[in-house]
Amino acid sequence: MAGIKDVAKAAGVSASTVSYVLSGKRSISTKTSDKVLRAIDELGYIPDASAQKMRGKINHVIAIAPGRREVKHSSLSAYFMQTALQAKAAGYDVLLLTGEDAVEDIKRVTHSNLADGIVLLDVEQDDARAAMAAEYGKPCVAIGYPDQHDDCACVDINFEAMGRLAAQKLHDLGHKRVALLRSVENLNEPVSGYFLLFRDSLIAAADKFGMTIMESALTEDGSFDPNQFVSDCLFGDAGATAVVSQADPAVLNLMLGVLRVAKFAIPDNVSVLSCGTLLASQPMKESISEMPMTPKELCRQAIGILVESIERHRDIRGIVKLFRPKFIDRGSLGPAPISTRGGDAT
Amino acid sequence: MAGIKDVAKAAGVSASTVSYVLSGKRSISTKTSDKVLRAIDELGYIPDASAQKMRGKINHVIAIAPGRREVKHSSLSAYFMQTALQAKAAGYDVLLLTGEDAVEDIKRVTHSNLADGIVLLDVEQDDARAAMAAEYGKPCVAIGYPDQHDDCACVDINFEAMGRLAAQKLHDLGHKRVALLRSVENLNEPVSGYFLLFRDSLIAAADKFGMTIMESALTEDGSFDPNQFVSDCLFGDAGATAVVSQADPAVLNLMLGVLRVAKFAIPDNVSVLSCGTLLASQPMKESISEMPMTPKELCRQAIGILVESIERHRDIRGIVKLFRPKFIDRGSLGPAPISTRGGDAT
DNA sequence: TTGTATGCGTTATCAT
DNA sequence: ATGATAACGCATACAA
Repeated sequence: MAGIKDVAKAAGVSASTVSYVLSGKRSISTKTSDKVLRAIDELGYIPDASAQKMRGKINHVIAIAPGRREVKHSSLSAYFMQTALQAKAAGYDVLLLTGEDAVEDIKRVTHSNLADGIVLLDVEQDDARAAMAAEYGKPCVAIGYPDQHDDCACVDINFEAMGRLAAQKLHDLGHKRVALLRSVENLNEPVSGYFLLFRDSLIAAADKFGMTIMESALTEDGSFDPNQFVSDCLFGDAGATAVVSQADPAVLNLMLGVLRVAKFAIPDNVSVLSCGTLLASQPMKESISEMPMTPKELCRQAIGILVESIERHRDIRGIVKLFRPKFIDRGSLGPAPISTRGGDAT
Repeated sequence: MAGIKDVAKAAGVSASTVSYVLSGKRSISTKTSDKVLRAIDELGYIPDASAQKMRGKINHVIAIAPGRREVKHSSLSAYFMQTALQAKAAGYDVLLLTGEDAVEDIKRVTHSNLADGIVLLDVEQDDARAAMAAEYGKPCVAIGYPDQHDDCACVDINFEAMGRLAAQKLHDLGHKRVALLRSVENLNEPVSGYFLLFRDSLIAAADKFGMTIMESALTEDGSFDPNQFVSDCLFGDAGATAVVSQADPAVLNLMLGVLRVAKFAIPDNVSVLSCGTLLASQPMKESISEMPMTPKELCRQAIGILVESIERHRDIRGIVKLFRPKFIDRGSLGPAPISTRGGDAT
């Protein structure tokens, strides 16, 4: 654990000279600089982070607060890793907050100056962490779009636009009846906001186009039955000609299996569009066009904003960045079948 | 950002009194203590972590270095979350290291005194991070069992014992021919050590018992074909009567599907034992007995050792804790079928 | 029981 | 171009 004084002694200079060699804030003779750098290298000197912070420097540490659910299920999303990677790319280390009381955790690491800024993940509409952002004393950015966001910045996909866009696309292709597929969990769990945002916007836009949105009920035990969904929403003359899926890829896959067995061809008999998902990471039974999550872009943006605030002291409170939804065409969207429906109603 | 002086002023006492109230290292009159605590509460005072560390305190920060593969795939294992949770439970925050050069990352956070200790995850046999542990200047514990471990502690399951135990169990049940199922990835990827350890030990023990271990070749493109495996290893009079799986649960599941189609009943026609897996977290086609990974226990132990070293300055270098493998009976092991094999060789 | 002074390792200010 | 020194916020030895 060599300190700056050890380096100074080894190089035969004063401590301040060593500091200046490192910071480059004043001119140093090449000779001296060489000596010092050599000593630093030999001793493996790395400045003490705490002492530096005492002198007003930042720690280059960003705290990440994932949602409780993710922590419990040990299934940290792509958002988590992307945030970490982007932070690292910006020269910051990542402090992972996993405590029961997230707000308390955040206050602790910000007030103690351990972290220079905070990223909120898995943000819900009614999010206590975002609501308390004023008390952190450090810049805070939410990946998500909570109702109370006056004191933090928000970065998210524009799910409202995504809903409109989905309706628009299907309408343009002549679809009149669309089935909406959702996972179980989304109904039981505290609403993640964007699920509802998307759904409401989809329904509203569909309404304007004169399109019908159909949803299948869950089985009584709250689980999802793909057979039920298909027979409820797709069969018969009043059956949907397109499926918009907001469901977990595994669930979507189940339904695709049922569709295949029932001899529905995609996109000839039925169009399928997956929204708010990341199908690229999973093997799907059919390639499905989607409007995906974009963790990398969102996290890059979030970290960018945060670092801007940390390093240039820019006030980012209240900033809201909503990304325009992306569309990836994988060929599962086609024009609505004219009259006779496909499928085998046995 | 109230400091200790602000609190002192608000409470009408000196700074040291505030400090002592917090540390409890000398007796304070109830009256004074009350005043101070109230002021602390009102101002939301939290001591500056850096200043504390300057005075020789620790930071209560543990750095976690996951393997590169996990970082690349944006997926963090159960070990990661368990380490984080156990650390938190021990009163430590977790610093996530995701840099390209893990050793450099670790040196940076230890030498700068940002982290008080390190946990290595996804440790390979030939692990640079473990080999360089002497240079960290802070205690280091590996979850895994690298070859070079003189300067760090190691916590792992005893995979050698697991291999012996697996052989023993099957031998006790009268099995003479055992098929070993492995995932593709394990063959191509830099060896994680325990895969080989288990396999070698299984084979050695089987040898001693006069048991035959059969492995199926991969298809030429390096992928796994469950049909191939089943027809290679299970059919015919010389077919295996038991399967030991070291494969990913998804792969195991595929093979279970093939077994079912081929009318192999478990455990009547064939016994199945999964090793080094965490089947509980995935839905399996059949319930399979296993000798599982035990992330929680391992991580608890690892954090325990690390904290012991950090707080009581115990030298933990070279410590190796190997856990005895657990066996979870889910009914997929039975006695070897006497003569006529099950299965439908069409 | 409480207050004052010192030092942790570093950087910025002042001096040379 | 370089060196000496004060200050950052806190915990502790020392004084009272």
